[in-house]
Order: sequence, then structure tokens, then C-alpha cells
Amino acid sequence: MEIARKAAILFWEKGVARTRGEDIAAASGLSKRTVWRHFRSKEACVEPLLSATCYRLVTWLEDWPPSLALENHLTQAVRPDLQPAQDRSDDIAAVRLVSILPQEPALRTAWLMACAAAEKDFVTVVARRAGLREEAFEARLCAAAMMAAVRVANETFAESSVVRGESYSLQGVLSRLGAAMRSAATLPICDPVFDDWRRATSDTGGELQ
Amino acid sequence: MEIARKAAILFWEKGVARTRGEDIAAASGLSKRTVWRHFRSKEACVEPLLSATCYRLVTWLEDWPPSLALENHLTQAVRPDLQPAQDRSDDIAAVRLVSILPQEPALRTAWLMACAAAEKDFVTVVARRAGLREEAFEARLCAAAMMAAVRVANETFAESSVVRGESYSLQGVLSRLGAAMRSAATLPICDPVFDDWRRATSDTGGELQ
DNA sequence: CCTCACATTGGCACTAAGTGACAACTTGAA
DNA sequence: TTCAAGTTGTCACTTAGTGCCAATGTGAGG
Repeated sequence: MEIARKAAILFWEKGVARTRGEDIAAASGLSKRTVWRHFRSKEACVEPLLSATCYRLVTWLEDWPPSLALENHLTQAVRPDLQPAQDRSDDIAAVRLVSILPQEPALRTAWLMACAAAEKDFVTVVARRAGLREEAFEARLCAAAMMAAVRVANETFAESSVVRGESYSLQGVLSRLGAAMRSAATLPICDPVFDDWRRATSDTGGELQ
Repeated sequence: MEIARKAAILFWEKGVARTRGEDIAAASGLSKRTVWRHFRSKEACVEPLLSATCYRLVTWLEDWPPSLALENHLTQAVRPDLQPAQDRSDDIAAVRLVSILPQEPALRTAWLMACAAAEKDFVTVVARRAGLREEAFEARLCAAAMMAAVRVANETFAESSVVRGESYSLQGVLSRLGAAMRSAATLPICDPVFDDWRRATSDTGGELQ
């Protein structure tokens, strides 16, 4: 993670092409060998940072009470003043990287991989809330569609905030994010969920496997 | 594209790690230099093949008449007997690659990039059908969610057909695909679309943009 | 038929990414 | 203390990927 932060700074300042693996290693105070032991590739070095922003959402949603709607949980449980400063600066670094995706095609692979990793874990949240098994096609589909919404919202947000210099409050971002996720959801999990509904559908779910 | 076909065979037979760029070049009857001129990386060599399957869907949907529902267009316009043999064998190669994604993490980047490329073009189809501009957030969101559905359906299909050896008809695959896309769509474009509805909503769309 | 412009390819030297093997150094439990 | 296991560094090595220039193909205009 420390490596990821250093790599993000270098990528942002010098561009990906002008940053060598050796530079990342030096900036992290490690040997080249150690960097390659941790990451498959140069671009993958920033994946933990990119994943972190996505995972943060997943984490927030992991303790999403069944009785609350998505937007209510997001805006109530996530208190801007309680977010660690580290997280905040990581988010900024991640958003910066996302904002230069169009100029840095190599970074896109890292971004997509980060989203894919978060999606994988998000399946668990979706499956639990919908009362489905994690392998159920319906659960995977819903998680993928919702994460796609998160991805596009992030990309749009990154462009408008970094490139066009507009600024947003965390609450504003969260409500847009919530709206996007809700509209993309393929299962009725964004509204409060009740056990009797779950029980009624859990054995029919996942017919495509 | 020829390169992509040869690379896919090698990746499938020997695995990605055991296939060198030189091997791909030799199999294609080209020099190493030329291969690197066409592709950013070893894994990217198979992107055209992976994109092709995704693009095929996009292409089919490009002449999707406004008056038809998604499933009707797919099952009517796509005649299994009219599909070129080349396309069919490309599809098989692509599905094989998708089926080994869990064992070949390096391939996942190529797969995600291919989906992202198709998504970009799919935005056009969605925007036209919804009467939105291509830059509209709502259009990008819908395209992303639907392409996520296509991706997950493909992954699920690849697993069950290649790994578990089940077989499907093209019609069956298309109807599942159509159902997945419909459920992921965030705009009402899967049902027949009428101009008056489009006109009524086209100027309010894309408010986040 | 020539030839000039332009695009595609190959060859070669080179840089940088990434790996294998082994030794040194922790760290924690017995 | 000692042993085992995990982490890091060094060094040699392979492979990915680029820069540069020459060679070849290809089509338009003379």
C-alpha cells in the first residue's frame, strides 16, 4: 500500500511511461526485486490504491442493515467528519489517477482490475441481502451492474472534479453514487429488505447458475 | 486479427506464461518487432478476438429497430445458420480464453479491456435509442450496466460450457443474454421505443454531465 | 514504365520489465 | 538458544517492449 501511494505520485507527476519500476522501488525505499514480488506489473502497483476507493464503498455496505434503503444508509452511516485523513488523501490520489485514464491507457487495466476485485467482494454483500448464494448468477449479475455504475460514476466524477475543477461534497457524491447504484441494481436490494421476501425467493434464485 | 487467433491457440494450449511474444510472432509468420508494433503487450494480442465477440453483439444491436423489443430483435435478426464460420470459430476461441480467466490472471486484463472497448461503442447505440447525447451520464451508465451483464453472462456461459462441458444453442444463449441485458438496463430501451417519448426526455437527460 | 510519396515490415541494438536462485535477516514459537 | 517460516536484498538471467534505420510493398501521377 505504501508502494501504491508512491507509485501514484510518480504516475501523476511524470506519467506512467516516464516512471520506471526502479523509480517506484527507490521512492518506496525498497529494492526492485521486492516490488516485483508484490506486484505483477508496473501498473498493478497502484491497484491497491484504486481498489481502496472501491472497497471503501463495499465496506460501508457490508454493515448495511436490511431495514434501511441504500441512500439512507450511505448518507447516514458515512460521516464525512469521521473518515480518516489517510483515506481521504488516498481517495484524492485515486481520483487523480482515474482522471488521467484517457491519456494513460496502461492505467485503465489497473483501474478495471481494481473494479473487478471490488466487484468480487461486492457479490457477497448482494447475495446476503438478496438471500442468494454467492455463486448465483443473479447475485453476480446484480453486483456487476452495480459496480459498473460505481465505476462510471467515479470516472465521471473524476473528470468533472479534476479536469474541469468542479468540487463536490462527500454527501453530494454519495447521493449521486446511490442513485446510480439503485438504477443499475437488478435485484430489489436497494430498498429495505425483509426476511419473508428473502425466504420466499432464496430457493428459486440462481436458476442460470 | 490473424495474430490474435494464433495467440489464442498458443495461450489455450500452453498457457500465457509459457507463450513468448516470439512464439506468437513465429506462429503468425511475422517478426517480433511487428507484433509489438500492433500490440501493447503479450496479453493484448488476444484482445481483438475477445472484442470481436462483444462487438458482434454491439453490431447486431446497431440495426435494432426502435419498434422491436430487445429479445425479439436478437432472436429474429440473428440467424444461427447465417453466421460466418469464421465468427463461430472465433467465438469458440474467445469463450475458451474466458473460461481460463481464473487460472490466468494476466488474461483478465485483456478481457476487461475488450469489454471496455465494446462498452464505449455500445454507448452510441444506447444514446441513439434513448434519444440522449453520447456524453450523457445516463447513456454511459446504461451502456456500462448492460455490458457488465453481457460480461458476466459470458463468463458464466464460458464456465458452464467449457469447464463443465454443457452445450447450448445460439438461440438459448441469446435469450439468456437478452434477459440479463434487460434486467441491467437503466433506461427503458429494451422495449419498443417511440419518438414522442424520446423527444419528451431528450433535453432533460444527462443532468450529471 | 518510372518515380515519388507513404505505409508496412524486418533487423538490430538497446532499455526496462519481470523471474529464479540463493543468502541474509527478521520474527515468533519451542 | 534454536529451529522454522516469512520477508528482503543481490545478482544473473530471460523476455517484453522501443528507437532507429534500411528494405520492401503499393498506389497516384508524370
